[in-house]
Amino acid sequence: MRILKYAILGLLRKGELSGYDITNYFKEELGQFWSAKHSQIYPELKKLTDEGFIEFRTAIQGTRLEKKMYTLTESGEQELHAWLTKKDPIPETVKDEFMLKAYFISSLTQEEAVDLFTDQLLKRQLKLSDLQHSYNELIESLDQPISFSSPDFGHYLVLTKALEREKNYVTWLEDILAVMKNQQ
Amino acid sequence: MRILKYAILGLLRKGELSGYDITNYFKEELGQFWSAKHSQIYPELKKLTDEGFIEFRTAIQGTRLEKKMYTLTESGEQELHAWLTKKDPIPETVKDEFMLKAYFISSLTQEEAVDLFTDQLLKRQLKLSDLQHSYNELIESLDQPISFSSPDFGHYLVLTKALEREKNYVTWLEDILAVMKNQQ
DNA sequence: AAGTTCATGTAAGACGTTACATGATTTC
DNA sequence: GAAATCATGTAACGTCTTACATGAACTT
Repeated sequence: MRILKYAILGLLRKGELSGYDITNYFKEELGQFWSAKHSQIYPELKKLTDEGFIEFRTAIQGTRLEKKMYTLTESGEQELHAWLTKKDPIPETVKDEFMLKAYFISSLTQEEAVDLFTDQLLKRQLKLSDLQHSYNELIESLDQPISFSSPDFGHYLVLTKALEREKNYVTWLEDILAVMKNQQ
Repeated sequence: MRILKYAILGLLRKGELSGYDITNYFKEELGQFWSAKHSQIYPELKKLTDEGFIEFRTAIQGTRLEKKMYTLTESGEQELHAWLTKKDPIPETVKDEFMLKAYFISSLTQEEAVDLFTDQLLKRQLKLSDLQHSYNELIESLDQPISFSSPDFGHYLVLTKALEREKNYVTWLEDILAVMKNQQ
């Protein structure tokens, strides 16, 4: 698969970035759907350079601090485009440790289960509220209604998807808690 | 983390299973939220046995075929319960290759993007329909309305959650496709 | 008898996280 | 001057997938 490879090529599509910049992108909205640590990113940048998909120039930050600014090669652009247009099967499993626990709920008392689900609900509500805030900021920054050609369309896609995902989690948790609290 | 460890302990909570049985559970509804290949399961069973969380007896299938039937030890039950009641932070990243592509949508033409999203929509609709079918079967098999004490409550939880997840994906894809098809 | 399923294992390699390691720059 | 951030790398370890390997039992 080497999905990190494509994540890096994709991030470089708009211009040059350092490994540090790439690391930071994974801490922002993109991190909702993909991420990697710098210890994985730096070796991957080396590999992509060796393979000819990216290249770098050395820039100086301040007076002495060296950083490598990477850009896509033409071969890298082609590789990115081939991946972007490829239609993959949807994954059978999307791992979720909380849902694994939920499957084993028969090993908990009703009180323990309500406690676990209530904790999850609170955490999901908090995350939802953060995402709602980011979404509002994005919408307010637009001077036109969002459309395919908006420069922020990718940003809009990941934010709305993450938002819907969390809304859906919260609603499901609320519904299940209502069922669980019913007298048996 | 060693989540597979807990997945195995959890599956063994209701009685003895072979490694092969465990492999099959990951192909059913639980596989929506956790799975592992047999090549990962057999070594983990060995490790859990060495650690004293599970034990096995050798059973004979047919006349000669040996299989190992595993059960939880008391220590294993405690370990499972401790994990089940532990409240973890929610993960920052839930990886989704399609959403990674979505973030890079500015590198596609409108036609390519509509094509990619339409393909995803079709696949998600198909999966939704399968899940809806499994859900209907489960509901019809119940002789009482679902509740915390139903033996199938865990099954109900994973099925409803997977169903809502796919419904949510489909709705979002339809909404985005409508935006993308708008005249610029 | 052939094909599928049942059943268990190991080996190699890819992917991912935590920790180790270093040093410059900026902000308070 | 101290702390946080910028910046890049490696090492060790854990997780996960694909492939290799074998043989019994059941179904057609």
